[in-house]
Amino acid sequence: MVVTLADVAARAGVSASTVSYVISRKRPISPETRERVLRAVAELGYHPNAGARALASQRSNTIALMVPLRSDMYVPVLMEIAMSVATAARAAGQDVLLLTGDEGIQGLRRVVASGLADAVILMDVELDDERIPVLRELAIPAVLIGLPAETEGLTCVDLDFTAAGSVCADHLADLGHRYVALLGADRTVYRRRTGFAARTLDGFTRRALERGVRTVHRSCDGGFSATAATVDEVLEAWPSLSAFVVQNEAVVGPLLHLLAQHRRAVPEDVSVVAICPDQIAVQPQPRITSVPIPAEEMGRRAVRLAMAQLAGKPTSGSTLIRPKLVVRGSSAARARS
Amino acid sequence: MVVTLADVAARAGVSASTVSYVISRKRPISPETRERVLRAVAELGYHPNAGARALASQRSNTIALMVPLRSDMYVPVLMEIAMSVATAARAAGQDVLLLTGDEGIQGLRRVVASGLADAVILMDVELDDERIPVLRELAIPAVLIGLPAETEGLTCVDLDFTAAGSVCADHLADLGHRYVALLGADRTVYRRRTGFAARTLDGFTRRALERGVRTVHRSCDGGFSATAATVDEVLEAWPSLSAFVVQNEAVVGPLLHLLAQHRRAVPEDVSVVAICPDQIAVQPQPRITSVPIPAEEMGRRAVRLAMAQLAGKPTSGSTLIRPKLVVRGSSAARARS
DNA sequence: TTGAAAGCGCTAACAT
DNA sequence: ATGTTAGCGCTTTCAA
Repeated sequence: MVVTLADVAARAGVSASTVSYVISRKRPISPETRERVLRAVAELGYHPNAGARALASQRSNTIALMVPLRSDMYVPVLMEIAMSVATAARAAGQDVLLLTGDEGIQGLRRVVASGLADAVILMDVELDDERIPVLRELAIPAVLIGLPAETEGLTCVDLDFTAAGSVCADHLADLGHRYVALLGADRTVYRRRTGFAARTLDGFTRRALERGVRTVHRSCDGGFSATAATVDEVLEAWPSLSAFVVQNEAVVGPLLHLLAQHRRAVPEDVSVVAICPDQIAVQPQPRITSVPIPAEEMGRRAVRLAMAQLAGKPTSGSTLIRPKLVVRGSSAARARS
Repeated sequence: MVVTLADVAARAGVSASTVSYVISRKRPISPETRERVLRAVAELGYHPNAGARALASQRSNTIALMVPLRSDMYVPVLMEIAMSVATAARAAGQDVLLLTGDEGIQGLRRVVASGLADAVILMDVELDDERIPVLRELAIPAVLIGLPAETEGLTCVDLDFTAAGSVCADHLADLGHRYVALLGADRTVYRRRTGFAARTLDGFTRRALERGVRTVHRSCDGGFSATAATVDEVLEAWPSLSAFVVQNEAVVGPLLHLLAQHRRAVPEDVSVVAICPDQIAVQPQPRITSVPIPAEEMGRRAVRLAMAQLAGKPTSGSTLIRPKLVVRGSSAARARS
C-alpha cells in the first residue's frame, strides 16, 4: 500500500541500508548507486515513515511550539512568530507540533517523554514562568521567546526592549524634545509579570535622564476612553509636553485622534513614537515613527537556536535583538515655544 | 533512561501486552491487574513512545492543520480557529501538526505519506483550491474550513454566509429600512476566489428583494481613505440610504468616523450592521449589531468531523453554521423622513 | 483473563 | 563502497 524503504531498495537493486544512507548522507555512496536510488525514490514517490524513523533514530525531527491561548500580546504578532517558526523549522527539516499554552507543564512533559518532539519553543514567557523549572529538569533543547527574570542556563530570544526604550529617548532628544511621556502597556501586562514593559521603561528613563529629557510614565489601557483619561491628565499636568512614546498597539490610534481633538498637530506640535508592529505604525496618517517588533526574526532565531542545541552546540544566554528605529512622519523637531 | 512499556510490565508483574491493553482498553482486564498496571504507570511516569506506537498501530494520533501564511482573513480569527482546533484535538487525544499554507500540495503529500498525520484540516480554502484534487487522490480524512466551489465528497465547515446576508437583510427590513448598502470585502478577496463574499452578497440581495428593500453593493478596501471614497459615493448617489451592512473588519471603524463627519448619527440616522468578529463589533461606540464569525465553533467542529472520519463514519457534506445576529446599539428603526 | 511472539519501517553498528 | 542484522517500543494476532 505505502512505499517503504524495502520497496525502494528492491527497485534500485541495493540493500535497505544503502537507501537509508543515500537519504541521510551519513556515509559516502558512489554516484551511480546514489543516482539509481534517488531515481527509485522519485519513481515510487517514497516518503520515509516518520514513526519508524523516530523509533530507530531516537529523533522525531519535530519541534514543539507552545503558543499562548489567551494573551495580552497583539495577536497578529503572535501569529507571525508562530508562522515564522513553522517556516524556519521546515527549512531546517523539522516539523512543528502545536501546543496550546494551557497544556502547560503537563504538555511539556508528555511531549518530551513520548518522544514527540526533540526541542521546545515557548512563546509568551512570563518573568517567573512555571514552565522553566520543568525545562531545566527535562534538560531538553528549549528556546524561550521572551525574557524571564532568571535566565541562567536558558536560551532566550526577545527584542531588546531596554535598548528600544533608549533609542526612542535618543531620537526625541535629538529632535530637541525636553518633556516626553511614555504610555506603556496596560496594567494586566504588568500584573502578568511579563518583563518587556518594565525593560522599556528602564531603558527609556535612563537614557532620557542622560540626555536631560524629563519624562512621565503612565501605564495605559487600550481603547479610546481609557487612553483619553490618561492623555488628558498628562497634557493637563505637563503643558510643555512635546512628545509621546507609546508601547501599546491599542493606544496608538486613540492617541492620534485625541491629539487632533486637542488641536495638537502631529508632528508639528507633538511628536509620536511607538514601539509596535509595523502594521500598526503604517496605518494612521501620518505614519508613525516606530521601533518595530521583529516577529519574523524572533521566530527564525528561535528555530536556529533550537537547531544549534540539537546539534549539541551550547547556546545558552539571551539573544536580544537590537531595535531599529524607523523614522516616519510622526516625529519632528520640537517647535520653538 | 526513558520509561518503556517493558519497565511498566516488569514493575506490575505482568506482560507487555497486558500493559498495552490496559492503556488502550481494547480488551477486558481484571480490576486488580488494571489497578496494578496503572499504579506502575503513575509511579514510573510512563508515557508511551509516539513513534513506536505510530509504527505498530499505523496511527499517529495527529491531525495536520494547514494555516495560510498570508491571508486576507482577519488574523485574530485565523488564530482563534487554529487554537480552537488545537484545544479540541487535544481533548480528543490527538496532537496537531502545524503546516504553513505555502507547504501546499507537497506538504500534504509528505505528511500523509510519512504517516505524520492521520487527518488533515485545511484553513482558508479557495473556491478552486489546488489542494482539493490531492485530498481526493490521497483519500485521507480531511476537513476544509471554508467552502470551495465543488464540495462533492468533501467535508467542509463554514459560517453560512448566505444565511448571514439574509439575516442582515431581514433585520434591517424589520426595522423599516428601504435602502441599504452592502460594503463587501476588498477586491483582492474576490480575486482570490474565496467564496464567502459572493455568498453573503447573494443571500443579502435575495432576501432584500423579497422584503422590498433596495440595495447597492460595493466591494470596499479597508482603511480610511478607501472607505471614504466608497461611502461618499454611495451616500451621494443614494440620498435616502438609511443602513449599511459591512463585511470587512477594516471598514467598520472608518465607516463610523465617516458617518460622524457627515453628521449622520448612528443609529438614529443610519443603521450599521456588520458581519465580523465580535472583537471588532464591540470596540466602537455605539457597539455594532453584528453576525459574529464563530471561529471557536468552526475549529471545534472541524476536529469533530475529522475524528468522525477517522472512526470510519461518513461525514461528507457541508456543515454550514447558522448565523446568529447579535443586536447591539448600531441598528434602529428607520427615522421617518 | 492473560501471555508469547511476530512484526511495523527504519537506523546504525558491525561486517566485508 | 555496500550489505547484514539487531534492535527501537509498541500493537496485535494467535495461543492458552
